[in-house]
Amino acid sequence: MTTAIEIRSEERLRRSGLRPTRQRMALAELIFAKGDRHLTVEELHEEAGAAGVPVSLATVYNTLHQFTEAGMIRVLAVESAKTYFDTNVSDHHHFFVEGHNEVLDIPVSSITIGNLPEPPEGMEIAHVDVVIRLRRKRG
Amino acid sequence: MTTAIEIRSEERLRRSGLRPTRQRMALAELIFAKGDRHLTVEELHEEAGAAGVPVSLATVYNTLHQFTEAGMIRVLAVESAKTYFDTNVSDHHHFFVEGHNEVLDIPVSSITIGNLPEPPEGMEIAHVDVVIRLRRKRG
DNA sequence: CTGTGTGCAAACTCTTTGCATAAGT
DNA sequence: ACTTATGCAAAGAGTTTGCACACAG
Repeated sequence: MTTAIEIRSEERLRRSGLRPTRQRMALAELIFAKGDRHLTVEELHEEAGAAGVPVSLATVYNTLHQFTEAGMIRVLAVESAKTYFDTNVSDHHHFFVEGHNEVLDIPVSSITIGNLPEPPEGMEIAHVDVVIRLRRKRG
Repeated sequence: MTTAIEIRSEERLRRSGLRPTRQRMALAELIFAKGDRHLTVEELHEEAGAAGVPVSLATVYNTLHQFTEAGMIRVLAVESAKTYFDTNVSDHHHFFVEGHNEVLDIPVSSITIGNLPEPPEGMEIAHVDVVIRLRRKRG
């Protein structure tokens, strides 16, 4: 059977010029089926395996980068060890829970940034990232 | 001869409970002599060698982490490959030049952030990081 | 002297790459 | 058929660690 989600994934991939292979389809579905997510390569690799679609780590890396180039997902710079991918490409910001290494979305409307500085000569702003680092309240 | 800067470094280290060893003194001086800086382990390692104080990479890592724990410097999360250390611990934000991998300070006064969201239950805000990613203007 | 700090090399983690095989069009 | 993707294993970058030797107090 071919589900509606599979069709959407296939189109999404084709539009980005990517062949809808078994692996890319599976990864796209895992990524987009559950709404906005923040995931690492390792997590997605495990999810794929658990979902019965064994995919090599290299393919997960390749695929996530291709998706990133295609603008389907974004790379998050929150912690310097692992790379986090964000399935929400729209303008929004993040909480990062230190220790836990957990990323949470901040509703777009919440934050307002004022007095953005002028970029240096010849440069333009590509993106503004706000990361609010959280720690457990001591009590 | 013992310079004023060396004395300041020595006191700074002692205050943080770190023995003012040859290596730590040298690194502290390289780090703090030139005002606010953003550096990688590799850069500092090279500078130390060039300054005639050969220090092992491991020691640079150890030392920068000790300095970080002591609150003398901060870790910047801008790009997910290397770790950047910021010698400016005060509240301020950054430009990050994509491709170039260059970090620039944004004058403190410039940015105002409004409507900071409430942190989730039991959490408190440790720090707010704003990174403005820049790209070369196409013209 | 006694305890820390340092240097080296090996280990580790995350990520990328090269190349033969498999799959898509 | 022709082209692109995948998987594996090996290589690469950045970082950490264990242990013998050196240095600071």
